[in-house]
Amino acid sequence: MDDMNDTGSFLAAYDPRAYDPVAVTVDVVALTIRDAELQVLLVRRGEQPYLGSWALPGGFVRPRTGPEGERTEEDLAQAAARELAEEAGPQLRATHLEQLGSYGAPGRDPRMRVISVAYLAFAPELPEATPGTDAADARWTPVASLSLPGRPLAFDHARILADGVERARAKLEYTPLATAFVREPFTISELREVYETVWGEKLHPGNFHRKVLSVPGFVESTGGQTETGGPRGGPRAKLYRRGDATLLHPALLRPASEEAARP
Amino acid sequence: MDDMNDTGSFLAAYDPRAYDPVAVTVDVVALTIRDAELQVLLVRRGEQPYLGSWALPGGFVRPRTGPEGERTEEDLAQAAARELAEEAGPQLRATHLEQLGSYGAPGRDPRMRVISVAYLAFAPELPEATPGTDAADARWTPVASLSLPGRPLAFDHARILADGVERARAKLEYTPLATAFVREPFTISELREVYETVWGEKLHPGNFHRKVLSVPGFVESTGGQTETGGPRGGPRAKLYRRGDATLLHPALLRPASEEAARP
DNA sequence: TTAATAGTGTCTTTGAGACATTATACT
DNA sequence: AGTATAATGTCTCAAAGACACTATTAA
Repeated sequence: MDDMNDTGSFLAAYDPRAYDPVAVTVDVVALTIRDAELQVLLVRRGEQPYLGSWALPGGFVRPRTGPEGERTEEDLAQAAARELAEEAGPQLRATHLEQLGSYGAPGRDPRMRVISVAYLAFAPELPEATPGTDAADARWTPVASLSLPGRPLAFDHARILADGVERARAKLEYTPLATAFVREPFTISELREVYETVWGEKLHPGNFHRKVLSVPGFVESTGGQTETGGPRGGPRAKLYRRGDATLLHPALLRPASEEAARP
Repeated sequence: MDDMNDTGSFLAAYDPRAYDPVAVTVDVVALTIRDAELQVLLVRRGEQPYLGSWALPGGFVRPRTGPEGERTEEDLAQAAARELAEEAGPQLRATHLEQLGSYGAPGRDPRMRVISVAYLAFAPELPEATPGTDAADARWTPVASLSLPGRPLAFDHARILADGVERARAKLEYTPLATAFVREPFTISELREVYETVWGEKLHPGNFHRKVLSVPGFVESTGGQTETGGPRGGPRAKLYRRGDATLLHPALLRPASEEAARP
C-alpha cells in the first residue's frame, strides 16, 4: 500500500486485501466473414486451466509501462484492442469495437474469482493471411461449427460468443455496422451478403438494393463501379463507401423476428 | 494461497498478487417514475472519496457467508439486487434488472483500479414510503435536476446514469418494459404516461391506445375497470396486466428519433 | 352544464415485400 | 445463345400518424 500514500490520507483506511482477490480479464468476440460464413477468432490455450481448448482471445487487465518508464493503466477498450492485436497479428484491423457485457458467475474460472469484460469486434475479410503469424495458435473458425459437440470452448466462452453473435444480428437491423464487415469500396451485393451470412437468411436482392439506398446516410456513392461483372455474368456494380449515419432510419428488420417475441 | 490448493496443482504457478490489485464494484441505476418525473435512486456517500456527494447505490463484490458458514460468492446480478435492497429498503421491489455495462477507465476511482459493473433497474412508483428507512441517506431524485450544475455525482456516475437513461429510452421502443414502471393492474393511460415521462414527449392518446392493443402480447385485459374516472373527469378505464411478449412487434418508435441518426 | 378523458373510426402517407422488367456481362 | 446479376418499376398490404367523433365521468 505504500505506493498509494501520495493520493490521499483517506487511503490509509482502505485495504484492498480485506477482500478476496478478484481478477478482471478482457475477452474479445472478433467476428468476420470468410468463405461466406460467419467466423470467430479463437486461440488455443497454452496453459491451465482448459489447456489445449479453444478460447476467445483475451487476458488480464494489467498496468503498462509507458515510454518514460511510468506505469499507466489501460482503459478496458484499449485492453481489448491490445489483446486482439497480440493474438490476431497486425494485419487485422477491426473496424468496430464495442463492449458486449461482463461475465462474473462464481466458479466460471476454477482458479479464482474472475470477472470478464467481453468486447465485440467486427473485421472485414482478411486479404489472405491467417491470423496468429506472430502470435500463438490462433485461427478463424466458423461459428456454426461450434454448436457441434466435441470441442467445447473454454470457460463460459460459448455463452459469451452466443451473446456476441446475437448482438451482431440485432445491430445489423438498426445500425450501419454491416459495413464494418466489408472493405471499401463495396457493392450493394457485398453488403447484402453480409446480412445474409450474419442472419442466416436469403434476402430479396431487388428490395434490399432499393432499401439500402433509401436510408439516408447508410452508404455513399463513390461514383465508380467494379472492374468486371460477377463471376457468373451480370453487369458491373456501382461502388459505395460508408455513409455518415450512426443509426438506420428506417431500420432493416429481420424477416423472421416475429416468432422470437413470444415464449 | 493455501486455501486454493485443493482446486488443482496448476494453481501453484498462479499468483494473483503478481498484478496490481483490481477491485470490482457493482453500481445500480434504479429508475422509477414519481410525480410525473423520471427519478433515480441516489445515496449520499458517508466516506471518502467524494464524501457527502450523491452517488449511485453500489458496493464491492464480496464473498458471502452462507447459512452453514460456508463462503459462497455472489453472482453479479445478485450483488446488484443486494445493493438495491440494502440502500432502498425492502419496500422497493424492482420489476426489472439488467446489466448496463462496465466502466473501468483508469483513475475513475482515486483509491485504486476499480472496475464497476453497472446494472439498470426499473421499479414502479412506491406507494408512499421514502427509501432508505433502514439504510443510510438515500432518496429518489429527478433525473432532469441532475443536469443542473452545482452538485455533480461522485466518480463517473453521471455518465453511467446518462447511459442508463438512454438505454431505458431505447428499450421502451422494442420491449414491453414500460410495464415495469407501473403496478398491476394498470390502464393504457398510465402506460402512456410512462412513455411520455421517459421519452419526454407527449404522445397522441388515441393512436397510442390503439397501437398498444394491436401489439400481440404487450398487455392482457383483466376484464376489470377502474373504480372511478380520472381526477378531472372522463370515463372509467379498462384494466390490463403485462402480456407474455418479450419483444414488441411491431415496435413503438420514438417520434423524434430521426434527427439523432446523423452527426 | 362544462370540461376532460376513454375508446373507436377514418383517411393519408410511408414503407415493406412480392413480383416483373430491362440492361449488362460472363461462359 | 444462354444465363446470371445490377438496378429499377409496379403493385399490394401493413402500419404510423393526423384528425374526428362518441360515450362517460368529475367538477
